[in-house]
Amino acid sequence: MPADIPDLRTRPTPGSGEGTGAERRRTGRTGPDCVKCEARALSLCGALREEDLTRLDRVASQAEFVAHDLLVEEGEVAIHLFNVSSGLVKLYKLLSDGRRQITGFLGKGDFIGFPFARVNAYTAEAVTPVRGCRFSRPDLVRLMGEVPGLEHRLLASIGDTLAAAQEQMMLLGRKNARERLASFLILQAARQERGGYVGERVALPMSRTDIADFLGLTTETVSRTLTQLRKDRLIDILGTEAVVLRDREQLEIIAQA
Amino acid sequence: MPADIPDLRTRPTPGSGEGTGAERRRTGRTGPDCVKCEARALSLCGALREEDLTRLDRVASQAEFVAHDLLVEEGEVAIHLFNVSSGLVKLYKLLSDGRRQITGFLGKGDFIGFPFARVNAYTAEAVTPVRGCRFSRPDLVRLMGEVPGLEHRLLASIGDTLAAAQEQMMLLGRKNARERLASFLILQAARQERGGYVGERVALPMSRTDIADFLGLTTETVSRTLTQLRKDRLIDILGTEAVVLRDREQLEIIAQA
DNA sequence: CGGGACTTTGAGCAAATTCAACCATTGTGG
DNA sequence: CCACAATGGTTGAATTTGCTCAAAGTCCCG
Repeated sequence: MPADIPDLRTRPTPGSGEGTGAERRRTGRTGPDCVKCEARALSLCGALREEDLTRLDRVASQAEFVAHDLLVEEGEVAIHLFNVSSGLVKLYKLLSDGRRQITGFLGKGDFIGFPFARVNAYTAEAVTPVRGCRFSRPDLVRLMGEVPGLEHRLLASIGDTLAAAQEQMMLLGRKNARERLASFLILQAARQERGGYVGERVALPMSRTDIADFLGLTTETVSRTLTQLRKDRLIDILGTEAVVLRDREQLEIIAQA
Repeated sequence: MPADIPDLRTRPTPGSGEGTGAERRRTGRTGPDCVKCEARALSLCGALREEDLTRLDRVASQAEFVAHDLLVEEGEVAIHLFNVSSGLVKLYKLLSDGRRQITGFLGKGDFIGFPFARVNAYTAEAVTPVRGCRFSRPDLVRLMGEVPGLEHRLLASIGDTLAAAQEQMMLLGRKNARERLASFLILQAARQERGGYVGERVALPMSRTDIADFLGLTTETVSRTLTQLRKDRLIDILGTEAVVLRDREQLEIIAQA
């Protein structure tokens, strides 16, 4: 089973993007050119007419990030919104003592931010190199008044996010560690397929700590539980950044999906 | 401190509404008359012009429920959507083995359902007697295309719901029992205030089991933790359906809000 | 006054966490 | 070029938090 791992795995050269937490954007003012956007079909812009797309194009700019860059920060005044074109982003909230809850992972086609919220409800951090389409919030809000399909599209997208959040509440409130991991692996596989990848490898570009903070567990429990799933021949573990779902059916039963 | 308890506490006469899980609606086809709706300021309809309100009025009907009635059911095709006028509703999802996660409690002004979802993502059940405004889903979707403010309003409302869901994910994933209860009590107090109630009593019309299923705990832990908060003089417990937050500031610190 | 549902309290248990050590990979500097 | 430090991951032992099971208490009705 050779090179069928999605390019999520590629990490940036370290040292180039490591920092003190300061935001670190490589932003080109190169026009975004929505028309040939790779994520268009999945995105906000998917259903727009050529004419409206051009208007969207005018208020958008291309943005690139390396791992650990922050796209938006919890509690800050929301200036920009993003549409992810490629790469993986994690969203999280923090408690004052440092406990962290990752509320979601976003990939190609997903939307970051909420047009009507003056302040960001979460931090969005690049897990892998990320390319995205950046909008100024006021511009987008104005455009939403003018291009009806836009608001519609956004509403649908937020609806999906809300449904996912409710599913995750079920996981966090009522599932045990094994069920959480099974659910997570299936979720990752589904995301990957939605993004157009095929092949049996499921990429896990995020760290064990990230997985733990998403599932409401500790890294140790994540590690132990993955090992247990491997011993039960439900998965193969390929290094730390990919797995193979050997028995997806059984995993789905465990996940209680 | 006399009668300052919100009417949420009143329970229906038992026997009248107890059932096998079957839906049990008392629905009047009496016109809803949005114009004098008590929940209008908080609701979907809040910002509409008189003219649009009339159009909304035409696709809406008044609905009443007693405790344990189901307004919508998880997995069913979504026919109706609701706007709660009074009373308390719980939303939940079930796992096949009966484990339950309550994803939210809704009160005056809150919206139930999602216009673009063909199938309900959750069950909505009346906790107390509930009055609401009922919309046919296709009607509302059509109207959303015609009355621009409506979609806007709904988007804002879903955004709030999503923010609350993410907050709850933090609670479920990373807070301990004491922190969960403190958060919950403050949340209930805030809901009550938002609904226009004043006074120091916080009504808890839902059962301990409901609270447990909302907080990802068991009834026993809820009970024990409330007792502990009482012993620490942070709350008074008034029967099973109300508490007083004696030291709200401290509770907020515990809740890590 | 009695029955039933719900809540509280108690004791023992189990799942997941904490703390600690070890391992693997990778990049750095001698 | 290789030793070694640093980072992230895995494994183990002890601890803890919250759960399970059991029993008693309370409240609200009739």
